[in-house]
Amino acid sequence: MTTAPTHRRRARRGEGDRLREEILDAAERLLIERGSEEAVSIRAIADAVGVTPPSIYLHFADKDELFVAVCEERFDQLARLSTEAAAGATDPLDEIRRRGEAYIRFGLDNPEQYRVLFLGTNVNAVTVDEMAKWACLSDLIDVIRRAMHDGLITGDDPLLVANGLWAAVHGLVALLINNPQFPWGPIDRLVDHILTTQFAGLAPRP
Amino acid sequence: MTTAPTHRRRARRGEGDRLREEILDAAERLLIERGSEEAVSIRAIADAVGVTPPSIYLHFADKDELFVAVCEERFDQLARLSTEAAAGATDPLDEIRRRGEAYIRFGLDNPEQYRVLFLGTNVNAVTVDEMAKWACLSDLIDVIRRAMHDGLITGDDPLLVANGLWAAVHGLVALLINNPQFPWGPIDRLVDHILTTQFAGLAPRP
DNA sequence: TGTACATCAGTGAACGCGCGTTCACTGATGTAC
DNA sequence: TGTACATCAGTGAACGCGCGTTCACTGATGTAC
Repeated sequence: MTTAPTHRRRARRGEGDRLREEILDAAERLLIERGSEEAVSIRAIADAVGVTPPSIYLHFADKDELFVAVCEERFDQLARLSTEAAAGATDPLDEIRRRGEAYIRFGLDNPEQYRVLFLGTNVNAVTVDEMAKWACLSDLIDVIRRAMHDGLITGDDPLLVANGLWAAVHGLVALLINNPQFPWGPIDRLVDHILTTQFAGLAPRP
Repeated sequence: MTTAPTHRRRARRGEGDRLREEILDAAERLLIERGSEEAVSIRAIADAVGVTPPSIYLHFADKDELFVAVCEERFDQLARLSTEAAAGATDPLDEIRRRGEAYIRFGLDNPEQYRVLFLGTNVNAVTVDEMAKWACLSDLIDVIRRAMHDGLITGDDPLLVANGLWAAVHGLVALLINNPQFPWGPIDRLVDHILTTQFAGLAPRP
């Protein structure tokens, strides 16, 4: 039940990267279909691209390297979305909410990639630093610090608050992804409830 | 590098369940060691118990059934812990906090089992109803309803609040389990921050 | 413009491996007399 | 108490499979003259 082998016309001299891109696309598509890295074989990827398995090794040292590349593309996208969302913000709290919403949307729009990025055993040698960068954690900490400075958020430990926010949005995405059949009610309402509760809980007591 | 095959003395007539228990224990131990169901083979389990692979099939129809049994034992434990935690509560808010703490503690004490129960693709045919039961969701909804009735929590939708709480504690456990090397700071402080923020956010505005 | 040659993207066949599962069996344990 | 027999927990060998990866190769593309 794999995709019919495509056209496949041998790449010209300079076009070595074309197959590389096709392999990455196919790997990601199969990952979504099958739900786990182990369930996607080199052979299946080669098949989907319309090429023989050894060709994969012309572009990636091994299977691990291939999936690291797949993840990196998605991590970059997440970072981009968060930054874009922040751009239109009117104040620190608004920026935090926008980043949170963008994060949740990314997860719900790319459930299988999210699973690989944040729910798997990170066998894939994605380092802590890379992950923090991709989740835009330092940007988040910055804006929380500003919000604290402006008296919009209580406390004096931006990292603690950032971790709490991350836990909340990550938990929501993780639950929704893994249990879509659960009676969650309208997703938008749940997203709003979670972020609103966070902000209310972080606001200075009058 | 598997555990040395043990003693193994053939079970007496009535003792058929002895091997069954040993298999479940070994399966769980290997699951913790290896980090995923796929990485634990029937052969490895048999080896750890000191028995040949076909013996497994005397007690379980197939590999799936075996791991469902492993999960069920842990799910039961989680339900028990939550109920026990609730027993000493002085008021609804206290009960919610105790249940939340028990849930987080369970996750951190049993990270690999938690991963299998709540972070895997539930191929294992654990139904929504079973999972809700095991997470003590209906008990949680009940106590939230009481808290609302007593004016301790705002809003009129206990399920919405329960889902938000679940997302927060699940997110924390999931992040801590998957990224233990991350600079989380003292765990207790983080747990307290997350629950306190939730309660502050859910409290009626004065 | 035409031919001989170099390059290198992609192939075909095979490797060794570990897997879940089946199946005919063995032999210690327990029972009937 | 002693013997013949039934039971059934556990075995040994094998099945077919799909996997990641290697390796010597082919033949279309591009280049030098």
